[in-house]
Amino acid sequence: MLTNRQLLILQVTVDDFIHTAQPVGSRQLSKKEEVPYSPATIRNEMADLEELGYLEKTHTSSGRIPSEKGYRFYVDHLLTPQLASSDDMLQIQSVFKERMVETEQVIQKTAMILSELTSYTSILLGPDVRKHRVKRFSIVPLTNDSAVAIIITDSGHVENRLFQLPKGLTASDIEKMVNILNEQLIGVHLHELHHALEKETSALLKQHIGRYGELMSSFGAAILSPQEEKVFYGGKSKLLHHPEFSDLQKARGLITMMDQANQISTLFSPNQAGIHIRIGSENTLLEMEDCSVITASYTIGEEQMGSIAIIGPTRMDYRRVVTLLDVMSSDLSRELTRILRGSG
Amino acid sequence: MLTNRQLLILQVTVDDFIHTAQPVGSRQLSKKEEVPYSPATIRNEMADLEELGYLEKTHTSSGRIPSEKGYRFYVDHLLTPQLASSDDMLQIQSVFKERMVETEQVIQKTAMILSELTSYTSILLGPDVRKHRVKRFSIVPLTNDSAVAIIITDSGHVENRLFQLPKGLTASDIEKMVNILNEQLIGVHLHELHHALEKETSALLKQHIGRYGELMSSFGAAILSPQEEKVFYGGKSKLLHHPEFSDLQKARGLITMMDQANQISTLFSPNQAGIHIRIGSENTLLEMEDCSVITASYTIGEEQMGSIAIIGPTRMDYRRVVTLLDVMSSDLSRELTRILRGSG
DNA sequence: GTTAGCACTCATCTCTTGAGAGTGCTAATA
DNA sequence: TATTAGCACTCTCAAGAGATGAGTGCTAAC
Repeated sequence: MLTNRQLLILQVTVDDFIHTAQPVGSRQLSKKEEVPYSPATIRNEMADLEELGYLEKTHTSSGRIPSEKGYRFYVDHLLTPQLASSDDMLQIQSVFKERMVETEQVIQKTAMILSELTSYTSILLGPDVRKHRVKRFSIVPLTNDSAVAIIITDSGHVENRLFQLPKGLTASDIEKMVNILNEQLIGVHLHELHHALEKETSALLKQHIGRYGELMSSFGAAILSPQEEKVFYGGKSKLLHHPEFSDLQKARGLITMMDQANQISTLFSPNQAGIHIRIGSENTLLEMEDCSVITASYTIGEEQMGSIAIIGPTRMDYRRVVTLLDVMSSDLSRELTRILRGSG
Repeated sequence: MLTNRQLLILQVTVDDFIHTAQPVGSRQLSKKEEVPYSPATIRNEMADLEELGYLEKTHTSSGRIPSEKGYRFYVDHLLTPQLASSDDMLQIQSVFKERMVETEQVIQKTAMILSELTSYTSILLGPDVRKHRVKRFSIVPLTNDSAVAIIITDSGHVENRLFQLPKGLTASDIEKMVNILNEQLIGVHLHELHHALEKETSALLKQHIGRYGELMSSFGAAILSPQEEKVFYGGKSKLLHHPEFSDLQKARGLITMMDQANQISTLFSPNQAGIHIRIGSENTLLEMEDCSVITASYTIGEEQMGSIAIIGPTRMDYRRVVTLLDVMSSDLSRELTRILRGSG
C-alpha cells in the first residue's frame, strides 16, 4: 500500500511527464507548489516507487519516467474525473450543428474533430452492419447475365452486390424472386441472412423459379460475402508529431499498421459499454508497445453499436482524452439515433 | 544539343543514382563497362552537364546528382521502353485470376499489387460516378419522415442518400414519384441528374404529388450532394522506406497530404489517355517537391475512366514504373470491362 | 523523519582530428 | 586536339576528447 506522499509524488510525476515528455527530476518536482518536500525526500520516495515498479529511469543518472505499471495505477486510481472545457464543448457541438443526414458523414466528422481536439489519432468503427435488419430487397438486372442485389436495412444502410445471372432467367423470375425475398426475409439480421435464405426461403424459391440451382449459388455467395465494419480515421498523421515517434522505425510501423484494416479490430475490446484503456504492451500488437488506446462505444437506437478509439503514445493525456471521449460518445449516440428515428 | 558522350554520361549517372541513392562520382562511373572514359574526361563532361543544368552537386566536392531538368530530359529522351519481366507479369495476372465480381475489389487489389511491385505508393481513382447513367431509381421509406433514395447506374454502381419526407406524404405519392423518376430520368448522367430533375421532371411531379415543394427541396438536395471519385491507396507506408524521406519533417508532410483527399486530385492530370510524368516541383504541392508522380488511366467500357498514379521520390525507377503502369492499366481496363459487360 | 551536502554517473554538446571521396586545374600524352 | 595522369584542395562523416549540466545515491546533520 502506498503512503499518501507516495501517491502524491507518483501523480505529480506522471502528470509532469505527460506534459513535458522529459524524465522528471527530484529538484524539479520540489519546486512545484503541490509538493512541499525537499529534493532529497523526493529522491527517497522515488527510489521506493521505482523499487515497487511504478517508475523507471532511462539511464542511471536520469530523472524518472512512469513504467507501464505506473500508468496503469495512475489511470486506475489517480485519474480524477474532469468536466470538458467550454472551448472543447463548443467544438464538439459544432459537429452536430449542421444537422447532417448521413450516418457516415457524422461519424467521419466526429473522427476528425476528436483527433483535432486531442492531437492524437482517432479511429471510429462504423456500426456493425451484420446486426442491421433487412428492410427491403431489390434486384436490378444490368446485362443478360449479371445483376445487382440491393439490401436496404432498417437503419437506412444500403448493401449492394453484383452477381451472375444464369442464362435463360426471365424478368418475371426475378420479380417473383424479389417478392419472395421481401415476403420471407424482412426483419432478418444481416448476419443471419444467408442462413435464413437457405433454411426458410429456398424451398419456396425452388418451387417458383427456373434455374434455381445456379441462381442460388451465385446469389447466395453474393450476400454471404463479408460485410465488414467500416473504419474511419481521423488525423492519421497526428501521431507522428509526438516525440516518441521521431524514431522513423516506429513511425513506419505505426503507419503500416494503420493501413492494415484487419489489425485494427484487435485494438478494440469486444463491444462493451464504458471507457476502456489499454496501455503499451497491453495491446497485443508489437507496433503498439509505445502506444495506449482508449476506447469507448456509441449506440444507434437500442441495439446497434460502434466503437471509438483514440491512439496516442503511452505518455498520453489520459484525463483529457477520457473526458472528451465520454462527451463525444454520448453526443454521437444521440445524434445518430436522431437520424435513425427521424425525429429531427 | 548534347553530344553522344554527354547523353551517355547523363543516362548512366541518372541510372546509377536511381539505384544507389548516392551522388555519382567520376571514378565510380569510369569503372563501368558502358563508360570507356577516364575519370578526368568524365569530370569535364559532368562539369559541362552541370553548367547546362542537368546535374547538380550536393556540396562542392561531392559527386553529381540529377537536377529536375536532368530527370525531365532522362524521362523524355533517354527512357528506352522495356518489357515487363515475367515475374512481374505473373504477379499482375494473379490479381485477375480470382475472377472477382466487384469493381471496387479489383481496383483495391490492383492498388495493392502495384505498390508491392514498385515499392512506392499507389493511388487509384475510382471511375467518375458522375459519368454513369441512371439505370433505376428506388425510394425506401424508413420512418414517418425519412427515406433513402437509391440510384442504380448502368455500371452496377449504387448511390444512396437519406432524405427527409414531408409530413402527410402517402405511400402512393412515393410510388408515383418513383414511377415518374424511372420514366423520365433513365439514361441521364449522374452529374446532370439534378438539372434534369428540375427542368424536365418537376412539372410532372408537381402535377401528381402532394407536398411537392418540401419533398423536392429535400430530395433535390440529397441527389445534388457531391458524388466524389473514390480514392484507393496501396502501400501508403511504402514511401517512408526510401531514404529521401528519412527526414521526419518530410515524412509527416507526405502522410498528412495523403490524408487530405481533396489535395489528391491535384496530382492527376485532367483525364488524358497515356502515361504522364510529373517530376518534383512540377507537382504544385509543396509537400511533393521531392516526389514524382506517374499517372495512367484505365477505362471501363468506352466512356468511363479512372486514373492510376504511382508516387515515389524524384529518384524513382521511372523505367520500371512506366512499364508496370502500362501493363497494369490495360489489364485493369480489360478486367473491369469484362465485369461490366458480364461476358465472363 | 527530513534535509543539506557531496561525490559520482551519464547524456549531450562542441571541438578537433583524420580518413575518404570527390573535384578542378594544369601539364603531359597519344 | 582530345584525352588522361597527377596533385592540391574541399567537404562530409565518424570517432574521440573535454566540458557542461541535470540528476542520482549516500551520509551525516538537523
